Amino acid sequence: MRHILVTTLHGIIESLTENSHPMQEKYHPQEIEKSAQQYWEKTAAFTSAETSEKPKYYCLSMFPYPSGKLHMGHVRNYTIGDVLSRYRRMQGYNVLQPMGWDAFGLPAENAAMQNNVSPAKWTYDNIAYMRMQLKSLGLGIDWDRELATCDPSYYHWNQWLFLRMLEKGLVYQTTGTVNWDPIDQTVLANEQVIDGCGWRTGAPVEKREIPMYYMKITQYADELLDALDTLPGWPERVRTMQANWIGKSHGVDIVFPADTASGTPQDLKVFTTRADTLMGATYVAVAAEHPIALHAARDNPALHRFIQECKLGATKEADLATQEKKGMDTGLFVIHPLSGERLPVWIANYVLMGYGEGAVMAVPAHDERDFDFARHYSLPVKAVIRPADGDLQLPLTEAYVEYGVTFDSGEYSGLAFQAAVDTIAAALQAKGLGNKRVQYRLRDWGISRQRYWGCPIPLIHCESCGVVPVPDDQLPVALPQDLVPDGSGNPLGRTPSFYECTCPKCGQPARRETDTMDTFVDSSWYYARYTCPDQDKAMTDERANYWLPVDQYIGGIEHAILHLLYSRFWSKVMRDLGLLKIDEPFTNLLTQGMVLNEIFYRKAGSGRITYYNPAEVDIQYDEHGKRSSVSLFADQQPVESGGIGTMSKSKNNGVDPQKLVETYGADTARLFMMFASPPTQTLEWSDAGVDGAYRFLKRLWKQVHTHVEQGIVIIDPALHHASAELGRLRFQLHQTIAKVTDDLDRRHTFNTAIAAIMELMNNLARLQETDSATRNLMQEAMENIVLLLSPIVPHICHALWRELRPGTELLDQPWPQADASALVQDEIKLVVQVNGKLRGEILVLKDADKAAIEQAALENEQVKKFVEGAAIKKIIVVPGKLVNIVV
RNA sequence: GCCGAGGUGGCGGAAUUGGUAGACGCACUGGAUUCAAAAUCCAGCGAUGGUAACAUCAUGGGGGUUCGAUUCCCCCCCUCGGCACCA
Repeated sequence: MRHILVTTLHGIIESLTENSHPMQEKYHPQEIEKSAQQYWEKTAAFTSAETSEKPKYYCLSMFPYPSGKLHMGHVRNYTIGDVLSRYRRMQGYNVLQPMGWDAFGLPAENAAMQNNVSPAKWTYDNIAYMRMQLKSLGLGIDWDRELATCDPSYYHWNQWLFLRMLEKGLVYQTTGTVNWDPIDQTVLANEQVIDGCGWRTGAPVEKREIPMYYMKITQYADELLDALDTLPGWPERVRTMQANWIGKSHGVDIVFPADTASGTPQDLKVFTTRADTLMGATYVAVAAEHPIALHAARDNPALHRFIQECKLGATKEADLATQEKKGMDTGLFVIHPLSGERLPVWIANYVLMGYGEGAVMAVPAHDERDFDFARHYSLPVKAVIRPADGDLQLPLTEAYVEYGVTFDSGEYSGLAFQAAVDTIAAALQAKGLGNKRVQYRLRDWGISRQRYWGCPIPLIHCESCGVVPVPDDQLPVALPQDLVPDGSGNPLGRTPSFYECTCPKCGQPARRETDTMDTFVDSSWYYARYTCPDQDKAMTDERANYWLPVDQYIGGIEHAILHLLYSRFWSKVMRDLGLLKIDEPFTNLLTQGMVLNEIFYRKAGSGRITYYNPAEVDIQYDEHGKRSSVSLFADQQPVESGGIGTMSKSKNNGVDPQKLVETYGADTARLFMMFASPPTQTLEWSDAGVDGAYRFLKRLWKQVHTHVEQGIVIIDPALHHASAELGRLRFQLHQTIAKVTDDLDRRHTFNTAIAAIMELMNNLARLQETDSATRNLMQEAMENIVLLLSPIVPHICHALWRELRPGTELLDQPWPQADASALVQDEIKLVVQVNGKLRGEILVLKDADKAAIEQAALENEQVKKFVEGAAIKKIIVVPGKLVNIVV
């Protein structure tokens, strides 16, 4: 029966192959890739619909900012996504893999200034080029769903949701601190502040308070924190980072009453997580902008100067945290709420108005920062916490910050941390001077940007009606397309055709808001819009319920906090508005490691920095292989090395993959990138190894060619057990199928999957025989190797499959399954150690008992040399692994 | 400064749950093929000693737990990512 079937199949295959061309002997990636891509496009292979019976799988890679060209980080990111998408597709899932453009942002304005073109033109030109680049990589993307956030049909719904949030009280206005360039009279992004100075003017930057709109992400702080436990598909480290960022802490609000005799105008409120140390407070410190500070400075020129000095510099937390701690005594006092002692009020530059109450109680003995400050200004240090099991060495040489037991604290002495906090909080509450409170580190999200190339905030300012929302039927508030910024503020503010409008309430002339939204708003919900990009009546529709949540999200680790937290927040807001039915947008998250490259720059006299691409830099080495000079090819003048950092537009250290794709083909680029390292690992760029990837594909092609030339084979299971050698190879083949499946599915280690296939191919290449059993195995192995590699190098596999199984298409094939019967082994190898050192190997039956294994180990000649004459203390047998003889 | 990762041959990396350190690949060296080169194929390739068999050392540094540590614990050094207006 089987014989007849096989004969018939042979007949079919002969008739199919009769008219087809013989297989090309050499691997020509350009031809193959063009033809494969045309086939995918012609058959709409990656167009996705909601109608399938199959389970859905939504695989999303973070969309790129259209900076001009792809860089290697993009290739890495999108290849990972494509490997997983194609793998799931073969597993029988209905896969959605979309792509779009995070198209608003600062670089477009900078490019516009430099080249005198509008940000719109620059952006859309970049999108066109980068789309072409992405297509040349052969990604299985459903391009029908492409979107760009700078398109009014997209940002319409940013504005619409903003208004809903305003109605719900989730948006409010208050002041926020920005970097102000006093020369250009403009707000600077943190990135535009270099060493505390404006990047274009070199002028020292000042902090300035301006009105801004905020989204109440803190209202969701508890859910955002608690729901992290419902995300087992997220890396532990990302969940930890988010939890720390939200920073929920339990503490006590404490009021230090004003010492009116000293002139203190008001009581001082602070928050502390260490109320147990309250009896050790020796002073209080307030921010430079604190009302008490301003009051004290009114008739004190020195204090006034100090406050002005504190206003200089950038708003970056890293800068503030590392700057030299400076302070000044106000001469004012407050009253310690429990001891009644008078405590001096200091202004300190390390206390920030925007955080908590803008004031802290200082306990130098038990806080490092307070300790350093107290030392510097000779303020008293009073220790009140000692280790639970001993005494504190006094005087202190550094702050003792551990939780311990209170002492020297009057009636609050002898208490452990929690008891001390509880008792002190109760005492404060009894006096009306304190309450326990939960505090978050997380701050509300300021979304106002004084910039042109972003989504307009849909508000109108009317002299008589105040702030009036733009009515829904007037959305979207469209951004003019043709403005060119000049570096001095927002051009929207100089464009009457944009800002002149009438008040929707009273009909009087009014002024449109000219601030635009943070681009993180755009990227907070794009994943939902991909499910229904053509929907012009609503933000999302029922298709979102089919596809969401995203099953696999892939993107750089640099987004671990901000983007991923904002999009979690927005999805919860959308859920609460009835737009989505999900609690969390991304079920599984793969955080890709950064692709790093060296940074080269020159700093002009003005302080302005110009970055040069590594490709433009000539590096000379001396005879010891050490760097002797680094200069620009263009002018042979030296450039500075800025270390290594992530590939980015701003540092101009990206590597364009185009040359790689043109020279070797997309498959080589993809294979090389996946083989270089596991995807989560940081990768320092080097093209060493590209040749190896190309060589491997050439070998693969040749091996299939050699096999096919001798005639293709219909696999006959009866031939599987022809010889022990073939059995071993078949064991390896099916072991490889199992390993590659696990590596792609659970481990996401594509490098080891590729290595396993290489090992298998190396062994197969040693087969010289051409008997039917060998050719049978070769057919089975080649078919499976092509299937296993196809998610990673889809073009070559598409072509090879047509040779191995004429008349069928790779894309219709299921993912291979390891044959359990091929994986059965009678004997296993064990390693024998003596005192933990490898001394020999033994072969034992699969189910040998401990005694038999011990005996075999002791009889091993190599082992005997090390055991003889010594008393055996014990023998450890680790089943399936090793034997360790301890002497 | 704070939060989170990482550090293994000349290089990228492997070792999946505490169990053979260096899989796979690059580079390099030698050989085959070639008029020659490229390409390809074969072999070698952590360090030290040794002709070799082999032995010792070795996973950023120092200490510890264990029969056994790249893996777990403590301290230190370095690199990278994030720090709320780069995206």
